[in-house]
Amino acid sequence: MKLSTRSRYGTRMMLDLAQHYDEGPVQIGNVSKRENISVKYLEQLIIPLKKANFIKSVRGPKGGHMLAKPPETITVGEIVRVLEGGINLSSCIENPEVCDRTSDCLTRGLWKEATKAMYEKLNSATLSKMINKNNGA
Amino acid sequence: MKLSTRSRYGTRMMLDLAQHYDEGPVQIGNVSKRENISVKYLEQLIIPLKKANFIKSVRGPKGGHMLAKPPETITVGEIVRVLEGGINLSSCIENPEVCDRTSDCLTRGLWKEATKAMYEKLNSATLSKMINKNNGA
DNA sequence: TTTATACTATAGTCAAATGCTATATATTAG
DNA sequence: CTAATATATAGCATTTGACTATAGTATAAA
Repeated sequence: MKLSTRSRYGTRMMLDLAQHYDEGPVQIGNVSKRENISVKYLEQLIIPLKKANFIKSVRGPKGGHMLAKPPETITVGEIVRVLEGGINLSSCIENPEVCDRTSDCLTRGLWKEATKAMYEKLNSATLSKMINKNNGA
Repeated sequence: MKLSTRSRYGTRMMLDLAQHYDEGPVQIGNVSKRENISVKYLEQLIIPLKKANFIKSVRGPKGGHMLAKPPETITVGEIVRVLEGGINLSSCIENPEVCDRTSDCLTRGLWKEATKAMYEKLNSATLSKMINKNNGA
């Protein structure tokens, strides 16, 4: 029921990158210092985020990472979906064959609805909204 | 992000008990057979559900378990909350002192909102609604 | 072309949580 | 009493999560 640290740290990194958008590549070491997350762990999170086209990287000296597209086009829901693996409260939703018996079907629809409600919230939060909300407060 | 089997099996047991409400104590062995969940595992789930006053038990021959109150007064949200331990997507919500750094606070509010959306769905589902939905379909 | 700086890939470790089982004890209808 | 049932405590095996280590490969400033 808890989000993994992957999702939470990954979201923090993406917000950090969003806050330095337009400043050119950001070194992973700087993100690490600011967010207090190990470099090696961040490196692992970057891989799937690059594959999903949320981050692009520049190699060599003065290289680093940056958002692959504007902060207002990336939602936390998307980030969590990438980093969390599955997105459902119960695996019987994606793989119906896991179900074995009677009252199982009584509950499946509800798990699905609850999952949806949660993701709608996360999908409505873009990186830029998240940052602005903080600035305003 | 996934619900534990505790929550899912526990909900199935509660639905099973709800379906046999008014029939007197139900033996755990019968629930086990119908739901295909081990007796020993069900016994573990019963303990917190009794403490939360959702189940009452009768010892001795002809003993068993039954809902402590009518199915329309028990929600799946309550069951999950009891069996899942915490109810939040991130532990920094219940224990703010876990937070260490800057952009953490950018995300906390969102985890809270998403948690709330999910639980509102689960809270709206009473055991009797769950059963009737199935009968109607 | 050297080499600092950065990214990439793979595997290993350690602890905690999960899911489940076993054994022994208490209660009570008949 | 005794057999059927619940309760309590303890244990274990596997998986998952959260990192960490090692050994690279690529780029580009100088």
